[in-house]
Amino acid sequence: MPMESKYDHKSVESKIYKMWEEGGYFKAERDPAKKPYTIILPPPNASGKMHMGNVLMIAIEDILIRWKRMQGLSALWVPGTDHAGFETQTTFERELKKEGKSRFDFDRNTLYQKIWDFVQKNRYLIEGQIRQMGASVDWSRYRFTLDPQSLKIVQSTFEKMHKDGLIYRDDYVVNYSFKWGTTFSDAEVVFVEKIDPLYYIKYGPLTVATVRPETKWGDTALAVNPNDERYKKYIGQEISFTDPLGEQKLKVIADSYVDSAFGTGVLKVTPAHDKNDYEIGLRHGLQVKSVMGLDGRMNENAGKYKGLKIAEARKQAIEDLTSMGLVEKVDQNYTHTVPVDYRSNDYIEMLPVPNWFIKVDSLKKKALEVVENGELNIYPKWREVTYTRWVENMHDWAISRQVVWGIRIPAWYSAKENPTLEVAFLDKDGNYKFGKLSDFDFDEVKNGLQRVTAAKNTKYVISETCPGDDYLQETDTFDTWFSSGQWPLITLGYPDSDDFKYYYPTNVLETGWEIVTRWVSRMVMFGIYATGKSPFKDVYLHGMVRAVDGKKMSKNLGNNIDPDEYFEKYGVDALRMGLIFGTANGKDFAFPKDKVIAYRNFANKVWNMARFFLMESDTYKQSAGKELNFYSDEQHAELVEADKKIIDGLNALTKSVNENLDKYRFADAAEGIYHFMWDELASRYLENLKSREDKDAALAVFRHVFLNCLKLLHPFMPFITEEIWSNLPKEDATPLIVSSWPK
RNA sequence: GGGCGAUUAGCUCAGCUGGUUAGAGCGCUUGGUUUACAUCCAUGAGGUCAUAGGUUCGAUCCCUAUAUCGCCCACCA
Repeated sequence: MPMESKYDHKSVESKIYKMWEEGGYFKAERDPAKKPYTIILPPPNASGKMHMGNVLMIAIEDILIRWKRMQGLSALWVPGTDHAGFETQTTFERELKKEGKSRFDFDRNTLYQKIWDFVQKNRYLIEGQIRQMGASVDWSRYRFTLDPQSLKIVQSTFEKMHKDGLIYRDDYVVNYSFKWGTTFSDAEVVFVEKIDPLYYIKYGPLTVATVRPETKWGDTALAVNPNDERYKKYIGQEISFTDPLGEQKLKVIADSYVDSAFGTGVLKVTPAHDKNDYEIGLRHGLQVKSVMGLDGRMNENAGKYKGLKIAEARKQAIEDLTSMGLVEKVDQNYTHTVPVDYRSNDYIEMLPVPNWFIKVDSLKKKALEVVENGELNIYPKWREVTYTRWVENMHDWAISRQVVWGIRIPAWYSAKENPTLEVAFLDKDGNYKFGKLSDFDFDEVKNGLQRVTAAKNTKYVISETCPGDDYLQETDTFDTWFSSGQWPLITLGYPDSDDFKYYYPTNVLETGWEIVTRWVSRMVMFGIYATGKSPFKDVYLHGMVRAVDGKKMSKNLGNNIDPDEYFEKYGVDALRMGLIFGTANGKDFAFPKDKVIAYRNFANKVWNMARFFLMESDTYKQSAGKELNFYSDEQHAELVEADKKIIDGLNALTKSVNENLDKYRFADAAEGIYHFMWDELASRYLENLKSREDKDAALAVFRHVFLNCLKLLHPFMPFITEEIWSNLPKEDATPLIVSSWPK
């Protein structure tokens, strides 16, 4: 096929990808004679769309995989997508809203099925874009986090942990709506400004300002700032005082969270009903004491207020406190923000709700050890502290989420044994109801079930299948990171597949640094827990691609850059190379548009170098009446200075590309190839070649150097190099993707 | 408030272990109708390496302080 004077990426890219895929070149074969090289693609959201961060991620991983594949290793790159539990459910609910519906209009199973269909309908998008990018992933090993194989591994890990005593249930403070009888995620909670009375209430010698006097019986400490001179003498003391429920005692603790300038500088710590207080409680080992139940009424901890609704209890408490002279003053115009749910603007309470936890102490210890002893290396090195600090401070991990779209926790509650289970469901007429299980017909609840809330001491059975007729399954799902944390195990078929035995542990985990805490640390923990080995030897963290204005890309700022636009305008190769420029030191970087243009120009330059060679060798053939010879290393001694220089230059380049790739210095490797090909091979050698008498020698040397440059460049710019390769006469008939890497 | 990092040419950024005239791309100057390429070729200008101290024979690089900016986490009882 004749080469046009301009490189047209549009006509080349899809054709080349098809050739690769149909040729089976992405498929990795287990071969005991070869060394394995494995990368697991960090799974993008199955129903999402490619963003610049994904493009950079795929570009880097494809470079590594193509490089190792050409070096003769059994290079496996496993693709997959994530169900992205919460994010996807939120997206879906926005769709529902357009139809005037919400998740409360469907029972759990129906809602799950609807989201499943939604995701299936949309997943072609991201999969298509991975192909468009030229990613040489092994599609035959594709995984989705909700595939049956994935579920099986995730559930059995949970069972194993449960057997090992690493799983427990405890209350966790979440956003709870009494109006809906369910929890809301942080993202579903909106804050509205409200004016409420701020009561200054005496606690013995101290006074606390609060808008929530009814929660005072959930207080388990008073807190002051450690630097607050006024209260230094109370720190560590236990103070006694009287209130409407009688004699009380509370310890005074010091915590820098407390703002001395607010109110009196003394904070009542109510871990059960405030997120921050909960955190303080964790730091100081305070008891979590709830004063209200899931029914929206005060519980036994509220003494004589038991059974009252919250608003009533507050009114009553203030009356009682006032009559006892314990209200120092009231600020009637205190403006603050209160949480409400996004649907009905009804109050959200912070409430301890039973959740599932993992004990992390033993796991995190090992996750730190592998970094200390060099079994796991984090690049760039200065990011390591982000990992270690976070893991060191990790609390027990709440793995359950009150989200439908996810892997359901395989725990079952017997209705007979637990008649007080709290349930929410659609009755046979489609009406939303919630309350105690024993107040309803069991089958009706089971059929229309939306959620079950079991108190933390409720008896349960762990089982992947329903253990009996009267059982309801836990409605909580696993935190997305619980399943994606097992991604290396899932994708390679842990524990006994041949792939797993051959390819695990993987070589490098490449991802954006912003998820090193949430994701990388979890994979390390699960990997070591299941196999005793870190799931990867290296972690390479790339910087975030920011917008052209240097800010984070976001829909709100309207500074998003759509990769599609650049694929279209400059080609995949150019965009990949342009982004690689930002990886030089692992820092975040503004989208380097100029570099994309530079590499688009470079693509055209390389293209024309090939054209020039073809024309020259054609001319030679006609005048000499024979084909051009192939260069071989034995000729090296007889070469003229210019020839030796360019061949030595190629060898030096090969060495430096290898060294840079070994160190994950992609930008240096790319720039090296760019300058050698343009400045040395084109501007110097080619220009000089035009006036050479011994065209046969010069052209042979040129072809040798150029073909090897194409190989070096191929991992970076796979499409154009493959297309040029197919147009050049050469000894090696295999496609470039599976040709051998220069020595 | 806690953490991480940055400040180098007009712009976006390299500069890995302190050591010649501090580099690239884009942009800009001037010139170019050589059939590979104008997405090109040749040429030139442009930098007190944020500021102030310190360590050193020597600092863009190491240390301290200041200023400004960005990101992550937490955000007011």
